[in-house]
Amino acid sequence: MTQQPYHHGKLREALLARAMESIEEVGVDGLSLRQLARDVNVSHGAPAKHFRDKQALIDALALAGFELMNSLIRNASQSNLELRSRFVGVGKAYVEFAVAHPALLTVMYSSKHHPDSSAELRSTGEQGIHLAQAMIVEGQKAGELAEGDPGILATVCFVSLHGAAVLAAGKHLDGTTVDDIVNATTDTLWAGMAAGVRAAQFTP
Amino acid sequence: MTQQPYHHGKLREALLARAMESIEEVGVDGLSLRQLARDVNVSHGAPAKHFRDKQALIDALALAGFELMNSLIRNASQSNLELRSRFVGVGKAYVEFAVAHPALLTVMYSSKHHPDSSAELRSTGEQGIHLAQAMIVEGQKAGELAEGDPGILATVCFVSLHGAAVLAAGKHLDGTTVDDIVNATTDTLWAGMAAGVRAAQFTP
DNA sequence: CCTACTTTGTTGTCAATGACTACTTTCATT
DNA sequence: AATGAAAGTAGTCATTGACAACAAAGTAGG
Repeated sequence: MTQQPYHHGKLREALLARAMESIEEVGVDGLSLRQLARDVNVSHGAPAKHFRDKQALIDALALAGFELMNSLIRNASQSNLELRSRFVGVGKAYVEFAVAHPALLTVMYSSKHHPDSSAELRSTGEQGIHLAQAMIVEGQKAGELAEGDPGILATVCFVSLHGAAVLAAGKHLDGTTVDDIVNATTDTLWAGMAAGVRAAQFTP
Repeated sequence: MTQQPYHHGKLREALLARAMESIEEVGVDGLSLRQLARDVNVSHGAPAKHFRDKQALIDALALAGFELMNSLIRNASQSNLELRSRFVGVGKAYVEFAVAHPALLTVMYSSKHHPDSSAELRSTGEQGIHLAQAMIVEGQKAGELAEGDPGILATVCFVSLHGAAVLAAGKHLDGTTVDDIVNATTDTLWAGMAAGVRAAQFTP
């Protein structure tokens, strides 16, 4: 037996890595600082030196999730396909990420993060919308999409795909495959943006 | 001081009612069986007679949430307005419910319910899609919407509005008002369904 | 009325957890 | 080497969910 060194050295990283695995097995509620400490062979008080409290660890987890997700959808948006296919591809990347890391997605959008981390979290989370907006502007310039506020349209696309992601991750879409849903959703959105919108306000 | 009767009489109802308030104040994690018991002036072991464990109470809460939500969107769908306005109205009812009861919405779709309650929960939760599907069929018959599998289209609408509901409830849509988002989303979806979809499959 | 039986609620207990404090070991910098 | 900050350890506390043993109240059937 070699003796454990007094200093772990990379405790913060180790805790985050283990937490990212653990969360998909036992859920956020099942996460326990003490259990994480045991998992990495460290005393139960050690995590406090790196994460003020449990929420701080969860916040760090959420940020890591957004960064992973952003890199995935960025890749999808930079393929050589035509615009519309790239649009579908980004949607697919988003939903596939959600299905692969359902608990992480929940944490990312959990909206009970510490005020401090909220700002960084929010700006990182908004990169997806900006990417969608850029694609919509591109489509409008090419005449492929009708005119319309690209900011709102991007939000509509994000909102819709987020719904697909959340429901697919939560296994609430039994009847149809993930692919079918993303195809149908992006098709409908694209058709709607191509046709342009004659707003019919709703006045109760 | 009148003495508390030994039997509360309506403990189950009282616990659920208090939990429904409490959850919006402190979140699901903040819910405590013991605190709920204190709130209704009952011993800390009493809730166990009505809810086997904490999750059982949460399951009951979720079911109540779906029933409330269903009644709201059903009302919206039965107005005297033309079809398209009713469609917008249903979407608005859904999202407004989500904004009014954000924590409850989270619980409803939390996907960690006891297996027993899952069946009833699922069927109650699916009523919204059926309602959307009926409206889409009506629109297709009237020639207002293009042909297309109403089941998939209904799912697309549900998914999209669910995304709006979730994000609005979590205050992740700062830039725009809830009304704007719902209008833009329903407008885009309707336009897409009216124009019909020429599917462009995505092949990576 | 009265005696069994079931439901509901009470009390006490247990292990686990998050947070806190005081202490010790390691490391970097001078 | 000396020293002070950073990282880890050990002990403690209140709270929680779950469970078990018991008491009280309602509900039959005779």
